Amino acid sequence: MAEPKVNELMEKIVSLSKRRGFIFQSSEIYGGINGFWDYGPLGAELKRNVKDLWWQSMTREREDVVGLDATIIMHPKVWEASGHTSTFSDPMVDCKDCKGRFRADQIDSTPCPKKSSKMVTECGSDKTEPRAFNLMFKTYVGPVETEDNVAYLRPETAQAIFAQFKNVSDISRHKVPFGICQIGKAFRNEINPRNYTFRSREFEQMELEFFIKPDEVAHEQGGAPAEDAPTKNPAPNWGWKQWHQYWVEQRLSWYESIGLPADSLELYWQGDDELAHYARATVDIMYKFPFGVQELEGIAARSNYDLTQHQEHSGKSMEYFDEDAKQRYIPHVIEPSAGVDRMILALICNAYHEAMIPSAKGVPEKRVVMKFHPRVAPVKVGVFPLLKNKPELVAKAREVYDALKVHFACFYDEAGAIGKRYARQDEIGTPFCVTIDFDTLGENPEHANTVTLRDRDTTEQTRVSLDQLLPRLKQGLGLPI
RNA sequence: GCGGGUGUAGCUUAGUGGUAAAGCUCCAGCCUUCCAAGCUGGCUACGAGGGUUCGAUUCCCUUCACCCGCUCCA
Repeated sequence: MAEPKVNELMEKIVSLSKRRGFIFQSSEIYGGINGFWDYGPLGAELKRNVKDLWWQSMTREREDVVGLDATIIMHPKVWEASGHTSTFSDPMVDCKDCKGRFRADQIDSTPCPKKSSKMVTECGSDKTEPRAFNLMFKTYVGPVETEDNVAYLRPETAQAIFAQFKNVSDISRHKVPFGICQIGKAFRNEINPRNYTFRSREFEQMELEFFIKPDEVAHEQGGAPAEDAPTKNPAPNWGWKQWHQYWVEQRLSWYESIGLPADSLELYWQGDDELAHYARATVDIMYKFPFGVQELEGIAARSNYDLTQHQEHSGKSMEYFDEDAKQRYIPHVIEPSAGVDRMILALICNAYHEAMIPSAKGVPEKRVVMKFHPRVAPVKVGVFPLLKNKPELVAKAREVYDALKVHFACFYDEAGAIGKRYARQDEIGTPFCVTIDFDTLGENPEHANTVTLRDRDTTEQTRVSLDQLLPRLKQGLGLPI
């Protein structure tokens, strides 16, 4: 009976996401549109936090990675070079019996998967008319629709990085090995939307292309054999296997730093038969979603395929002159490529907790607590006056809120009973709540100018002096003080 | 893309060939000295289009969206 339970959990997560403003269906008032999703107020904060943390760790905290922000629409030749155009330009025929998809111009020479003695045309099954399949969203640049100005919405952000490799390496004064990273939207027309936001037609990627020396150059310069070299403390003369392993470990520890525990993740090494033709190795970082173990990020060792392709198609040299090795070569690349929306979904699933908590009357009630890691939580601090109808409490609470809101996302609330406000913050995953009470105002002189600081996960409250509030919160949120 | 299921307020459900009920949420007010208390009032729905009918949320058709399985995709 695992099936209904899984469904039930996802339905609760979907419902909460809508009710609290994490995720809405795109264009919902018109009935929605298949494969497109919007982020509401809290979702937008959550997503921004995740992207900021990725950008922070990928480039600002590293000397060997720089950023890029490229356009979604690029010259169509980019997609010829990458192989995205050619694969899907042929009309295809679907077989309704065996579910196979075949090139329309080859069905009389392709064996039927079910009756291998016969060709697809001869097997007698029901087939569709030949249809064009486009991997990419197609559009026209300029107001006139002609074949000359066809362009595509990018199906991945990676190609922009390869296309700008020359410019960036010329101006950034970085020596190979170095990387270029980018966050941005990508679009895929052929996929089947499924599992809430997990597979969407419009999605956001966070990609790094990390350019390294070809193995022979690295080893010539004293690089250790890949197999038994350490994968921490990067060295310029590492080969691709070391860099690949290094990035797998970097990425895993990053996931843990945003609150996805190690035991919720799995590594999947793609088999030789699954690898793309240009890839030497690909490791998928998988998360244990309620609907199955699914990929969050792929870390591929892509050889120098992409840059070589662009060199051929553009006629511009992609070679890099290595001062140390006194050699000219096209760099190889390691590509950690993550899906932002999948990560958001994983964080929401991971945060979702139900608990039976005794109410004010001592009756256990079902509560939902979103246990987001403080670094990603959409709201960091809730600020409340204990009572709404005491102006001096309200004024003081406003003062505290105004002082805190410039430091992190805060939420001021005075509606209803205090317990209800705590519960509301628990449900959106706010790690801390600050309550201004009569002691703050000096009712009990011993506690004057202190507030209660309530912890989401333990529900414990401690009295903190106003002087110490900001540093205490920063400490609790893992921010530099 | 194929097959199955579902569609009534923000959520969870009720109900009917004569345009709809409730609980929770939400909003306003009162009250409340720390965990969804109480009282009063309020907003909000039959996914969309067409057909049958005097009249459709209800019956029929189409479509859209979501969920499940396969396929696809990575």
